[in-house]
Amino acid sequence: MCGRFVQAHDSVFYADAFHVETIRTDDLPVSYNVAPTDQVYAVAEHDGVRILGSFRWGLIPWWAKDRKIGARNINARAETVADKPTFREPFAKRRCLIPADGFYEWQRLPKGKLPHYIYAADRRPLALAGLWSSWKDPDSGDRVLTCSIITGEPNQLVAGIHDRMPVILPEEDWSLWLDRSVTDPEELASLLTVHPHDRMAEHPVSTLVNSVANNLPECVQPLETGAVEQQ
DNA sequence: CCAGACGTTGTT
DNA sequence: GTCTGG
DNA sequence: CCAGACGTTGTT
DNA sequence: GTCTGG
Repeated sequence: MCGRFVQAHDSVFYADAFHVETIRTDDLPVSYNVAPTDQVYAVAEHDGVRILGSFRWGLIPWWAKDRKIGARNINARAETVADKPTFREPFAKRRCLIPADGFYEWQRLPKGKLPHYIYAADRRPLALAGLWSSWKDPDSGDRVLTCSIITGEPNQLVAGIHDRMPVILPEEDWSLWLDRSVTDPEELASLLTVHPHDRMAEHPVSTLVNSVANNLPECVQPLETGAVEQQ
């Protein structure tokens, strides 16, 4: 799945990488350990214009009575996203790209869990397929923008680590994915295929990343050779 | 009809 | 709001 | 995803 | 075990 990832650049960097025309958010704190309920950058389209905004990670459907439901919706399965009540409308009408320098997956080993950092070999940000929603807090009246990351089968690189991974969209699919006039579920589902692995890389990292309190560059550093055995 | 869920992952 | 279960 | 709590009453 | 918070 995708329960932690990295957004360690500023808004201008992601705006450039995703050909965004309008930045509609302040800069967020740099994060090497983005966790559910954190504010994250995401790219969406409004009136045909590509916009970089800030969204709370964990989709809250517009009809929800309180924000707690969001924590359960950090991911949406590619296999069922078109049918589930929570995700069907966002899938048809409110898709986004969530920039990620890389993401973490935990590998289960006999002696415990070993986190891995997975990223593009050229270190450019990945485009994670996402959905967004706008929810009005009935207490404060505030509008809260939220998002979810779509997960699918792992590619060959990730398969040895975990049985799920975020769906990564190649640049040639970005426009169609963000186009709000496209609502055909079958056409959209055809984009959620396994991403090739030949231009991606991964390495084990310290269990420092396990705690959301640890937000440091060390989270993405390769584990020292030999230290793997101690994990 | 009304009531209650609406989600994913992992673990056992 | 919309679907499922009873 | 992992970590950490998991409870109530009354009093300050 | 299961839920909540981050």
